[in-house]
Amino acid sequence: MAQITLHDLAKKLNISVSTVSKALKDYPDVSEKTKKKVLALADKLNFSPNIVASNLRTQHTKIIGVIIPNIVHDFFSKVIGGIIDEAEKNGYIVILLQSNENYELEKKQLNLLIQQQVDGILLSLTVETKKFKHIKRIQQQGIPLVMFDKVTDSIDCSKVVIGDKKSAFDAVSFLIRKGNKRIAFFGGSMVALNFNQRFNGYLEALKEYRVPFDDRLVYMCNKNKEYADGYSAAERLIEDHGVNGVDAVFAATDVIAVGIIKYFNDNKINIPKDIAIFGFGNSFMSSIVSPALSTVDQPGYEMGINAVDILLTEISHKNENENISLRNIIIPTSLKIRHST
Amino acid sequence: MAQITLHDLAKKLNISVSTVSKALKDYPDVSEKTKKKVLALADKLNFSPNIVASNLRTQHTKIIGVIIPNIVHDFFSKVIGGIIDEAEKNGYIVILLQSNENYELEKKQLNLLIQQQVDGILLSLTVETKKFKHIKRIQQQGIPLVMFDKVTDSIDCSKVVIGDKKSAFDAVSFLIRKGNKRIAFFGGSMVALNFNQRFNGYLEALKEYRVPFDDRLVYMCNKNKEYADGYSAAERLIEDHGVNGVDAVFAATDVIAVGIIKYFNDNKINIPKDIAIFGFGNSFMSSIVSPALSTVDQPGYEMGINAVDILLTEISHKNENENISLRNIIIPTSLKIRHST
DNA sequence: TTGTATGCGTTATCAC
DNA sequence: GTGATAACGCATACAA
Repeated sequence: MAQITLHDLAKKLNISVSTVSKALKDYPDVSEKTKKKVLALADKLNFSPNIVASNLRTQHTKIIGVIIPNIVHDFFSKVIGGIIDEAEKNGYIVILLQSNENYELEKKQLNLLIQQQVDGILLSLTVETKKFKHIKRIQQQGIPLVMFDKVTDSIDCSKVVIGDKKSAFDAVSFLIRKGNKRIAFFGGSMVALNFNQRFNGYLEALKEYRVPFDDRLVYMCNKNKEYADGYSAAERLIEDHGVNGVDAVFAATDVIAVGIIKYFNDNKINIPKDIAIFGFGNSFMSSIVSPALSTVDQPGYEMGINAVDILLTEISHKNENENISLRNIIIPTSLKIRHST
Repeated sequence: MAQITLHDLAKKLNISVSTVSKALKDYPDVSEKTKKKVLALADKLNFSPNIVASNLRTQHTKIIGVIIPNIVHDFFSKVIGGIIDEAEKNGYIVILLQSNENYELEKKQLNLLIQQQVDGILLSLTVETKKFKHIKRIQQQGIPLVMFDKVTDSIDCSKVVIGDKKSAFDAVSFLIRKGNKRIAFFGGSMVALNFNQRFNGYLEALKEYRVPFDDRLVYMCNKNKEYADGYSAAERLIEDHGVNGVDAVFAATDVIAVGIIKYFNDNKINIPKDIAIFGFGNSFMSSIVSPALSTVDQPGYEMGINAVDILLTEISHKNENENISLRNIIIPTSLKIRHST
């Protein structure tokens, strides 16, 4: 019932607690005989060391704290999958918190992680986050921090992101080379860094190929109901320009793109003959809509793995008192060309 | 840099550690004046209590451990969302582990959670799990345990599931009342309890409406590549029976259903006129495929909330030494009727 | 090779 | 209203 402790084992074997401890940790300076004795009894009694006590003593927890805006999100759930697998592979476990895109919650949760004495933190910012004092505090405490996906220039730490700008550049370049000139951009809230970057990539591709930029081809879709917004923005697009006034749409997320597809299908606008559509994310749905969506593949699982790897090296460097060099990883993306372009 | 401790505060204020501790916890037997003094200094120095030490002392961690087969799954990610939100609302945090459908990992992870001294465990079984000694061990340790979604009769604990059987019964009944007689069942691996239940619901609906059961209308789709399997099973279905030999398909998951839709669309089989399709899950994609999929709405977020609530009451009952009464919650589902039926 | 003693930072009991 | 002191279970420097 009650947990077995080192003390219990020691008493039963008539040896000292420290010998038991050492035997269990396979220290060289304890005889094979006692080692066997201890191991056997521990096994028999189903002994589980109390990690909390160990943590207090050793001053590290082998826990990494992760804060993300939202778990119910194709991309983020992949990232989390990568994080958890990679952490476990290296003997770490993960405390997962979701900020629900709420700045105050993010702040509170960061404090929580400090209190929990996590060995390191993986953070993806809220859209709302504009102040960074709470994050600087993490760094003042000397807790290794790696930001991923939703990052900011205001904080000096390792970061892992996907190449939003280059990906968008590649996608729009592809559209242009296919002969499209009037290419609309459907973005989400401009606050989020990702969308800014994707928009910049769009602009740069236009510039590269000397396609004039027309700001009336830029449409905004609110986050959190991107699908419906994609749909209604597509409606506005056609109202504003007519089917002939647009060649293609580059959407900043797959969900927006799927909303557009839905509107076009409903209104007998042929994809890609009348208007081509390019998405972003390569989420599962992009392969099953019809026509199947050309999109940017965003390797979430790999992002998770990379973030953990960087964090773990920073943690070990900190433990060795070596100084750490910040890293800025850009996970390469690729274009998945399907039938919508 | 180094963490501030109670000791530090006490020294700076020239009072004892215990008074500081009490002041911080707003004990009644400490004067307002010292309380204020302590709080002010704690605030100024950004004091964060070391929860690990507190945990060791109080013998509880306010952590709940969660093991699921796979996070990258529409339904599970919703459940996790509910779990994390509800846990946090009650002052608990969540350690999340994924077993990747691997029995050995599940075993290892359960032990890990014991060592971490979690206050309670939420578990959803691997498909592989056929032995339950590792789970019984949790109970012997007196750790409250609630199973969700993938549960087993072999363990006596609280459970929260959705009504797989009744949902399937309702869906198939709906199809029959619409005039369909030749209704195929597309299931996943029969090992998983869910599919068994869904198949039973299918059978029972047939019986209820005196529709003869034809085992040649039952097709199996392997898990993990349900989409492709749905597609190829649909192909076999048509080969075996022709379009006229089938009225409708009830698929055990949305992904399978979407695979079927894809095959039918590719082969100009009209949905629902030629063959109707009913899915299971109400995942996001079910609303965006075309035709939009009729499906069973499976409230994952609510399942997460319920599981946490039950677990927390068991934890508090355990702490109060009251005896706990096991609960068996069946989260009600509802039919989402769209255009595929 | 084994044992003794001490401390990690907090909480809680019991004096004062 | 305040403080000294002893745990919680483990790890480790040092002594034996």
